[in-house]
Amino acid sequence: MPELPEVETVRRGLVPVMEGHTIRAVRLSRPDLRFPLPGDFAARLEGRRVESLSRRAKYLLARLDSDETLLMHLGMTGRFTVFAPGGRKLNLGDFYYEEPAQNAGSGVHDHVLFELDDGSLIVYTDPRRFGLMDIVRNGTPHPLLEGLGVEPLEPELNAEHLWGAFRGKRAPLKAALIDQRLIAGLGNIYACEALYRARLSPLRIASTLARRARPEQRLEALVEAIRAVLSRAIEEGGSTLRDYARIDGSPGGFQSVFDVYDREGQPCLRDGCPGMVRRIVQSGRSTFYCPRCQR
DNA sequence: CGGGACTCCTGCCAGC
DNA sequence: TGCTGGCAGGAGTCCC
Repeated sequence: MPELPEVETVRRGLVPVMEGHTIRAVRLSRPDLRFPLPGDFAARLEGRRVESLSRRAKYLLARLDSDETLLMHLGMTGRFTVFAPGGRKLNLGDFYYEEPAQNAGSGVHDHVLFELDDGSLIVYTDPRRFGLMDIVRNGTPHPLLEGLGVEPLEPELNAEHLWGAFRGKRAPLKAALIDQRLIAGLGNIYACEALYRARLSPLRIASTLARRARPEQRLEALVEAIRAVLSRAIEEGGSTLRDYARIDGSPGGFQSVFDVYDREGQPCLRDGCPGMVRRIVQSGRSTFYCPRCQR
């Protein structure tokens, strides 16, 4: 599943297809994804125009002209495929959609299909079904969005914020970074990458970076690392790992885009560091790091 | 309350 | 070649 950069890549691909268009029809292959879909899911979307498509953390938010918002999360294996009107090839920015549309939505794991007013088909496919969709009335707080922390690419993520978030935190740094209540959008891969870049051990107790009265340099370095890692990944159009691909189906970026993730047993890439990348398990998830240069 | 384990689900791949 | 166990980008829920 996509982390923030992959979700942002999907959003950018869907914007020219969805924004300003009216949803003509919605087809569901089943009544639920991770959670049950609203019983009137299709009815509340059909005939509605998509005013804008935005992102909050790893959620996509399609604002409708009905004063409601369609909320979508891709979970681990969710993806969208777009089929151009009449099977024609369509060039939308960097994205090409050229698959024949006759089979759209008929795959075993195609769960939701949106048909737009220009004939475009958008298919949501999700083998593991950890993704979710919901419709919320604008202005009504949604339980899934309410507790989310700061957007890592916005100015609200800074050393002060981390200092406050880490103060008194007994959890290891890695766990703190993927805690969506503190920073919203970092996942397993980019948390590893950011810690590597900042030379911080994933095992370090978060509060040890918030002991002094003022945020120290290492927190600045961590903020810089998070930003750099995420923005680079967005520039590259999201990373490819197993089943994730760009919205047009072409692989996003190149395989060796990671400095530590999935590099167990390989040499540390830092100049002059003789360390080897190690894999450990933290709260049930893989962490990759260099024990030599990450402290 | 904070933090970690468990859980949902399917596909894939290494190893036997 | 075929089966089995482990692992996978998320995150809500439960339990201590």
